[in-house]
Amino acid sequence: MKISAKIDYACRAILELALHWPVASPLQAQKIAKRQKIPMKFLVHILIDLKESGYVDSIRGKNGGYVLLKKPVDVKLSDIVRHFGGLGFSESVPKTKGHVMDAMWQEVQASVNNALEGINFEDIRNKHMSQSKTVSYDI
Amino acid sequence: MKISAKIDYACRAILELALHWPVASPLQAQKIAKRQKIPMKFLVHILIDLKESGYVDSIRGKNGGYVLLKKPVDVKLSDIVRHFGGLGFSESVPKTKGHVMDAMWQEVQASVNNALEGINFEDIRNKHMSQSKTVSYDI
DNA sequence: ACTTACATGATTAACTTAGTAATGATTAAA
DNA sequence: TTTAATCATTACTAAGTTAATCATGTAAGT
Repeated sequence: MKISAKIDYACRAILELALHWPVASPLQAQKIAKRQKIPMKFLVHILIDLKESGYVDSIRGKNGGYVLLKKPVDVKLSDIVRHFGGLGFSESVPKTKGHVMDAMWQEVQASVNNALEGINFEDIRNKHMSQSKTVSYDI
Repeated sequence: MKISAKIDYACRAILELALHWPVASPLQAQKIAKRQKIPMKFLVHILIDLKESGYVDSIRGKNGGYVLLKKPVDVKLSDIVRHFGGLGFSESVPKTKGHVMDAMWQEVQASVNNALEGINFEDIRNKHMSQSKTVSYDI
């Protein structure tokens, strides 16, 4: 039971787009992949998922790439996690609705949601910038 | 990403033992399985795991079974979850230590831990008893 | 046209999960 | 002292999930 690579990669991709924001030019998947060390072929699928979520848009063709549609402060960790299927605490074992344990898992779930709601990508970007000295963009 | 059946079953087994507590006689795996609708063969493994955790002990032979070693109030949800490998938020993608996202997942992890610490099996037992009218024991 | 870049669906190897099966060991009771 | 109940241990397995890769298609700028 851990955060899936997919969710983690998705967040890193959003972070990368947030670092690039609000520059007018799109950021290519290739660059995101390289900077965040995400397998390129895998990233493509993730970016399409993110596009579906509405937080990201893509521009095809030469000079194409991806852009963040919202302000980083308006993208919460919970948004991304939820779009990738969430963390599903309350699901536990099927066919046992009403079991007291389900209520307990829901309590835990609620606190997770709360934590995820409280973190947005401006926070993440700021934290990232304060801890890494070597961010250089050649756009 | 959901609570595994194993963790959920483990908690239900503990709950069952907590409902039986502090009766002197042990409770048989068979009864736990039936009452909590846990596959018997699977439960056996779970009970052995729980024994390792030190919260439960077993008595072999005829009239054997399992007993809760601690007061329900002293068994926290976090204890059981941790013993079964935890929820592992902070693990995400390997070989990327120091990435800002790891710090974020750790924050989430902390809030989960906090929630799990705050729930003990006396609470769970009480909640269970208040919502189910039909608990009958024939010991 | 040609190149660059995103889009989409199929496929796959490795791993995890949720069990089952078979057999052994221990103890109480008849 | 045999028998039956009960826990212990190891091995196995089917199904599902994950983390990718591959092949091919579509769009757009030059």
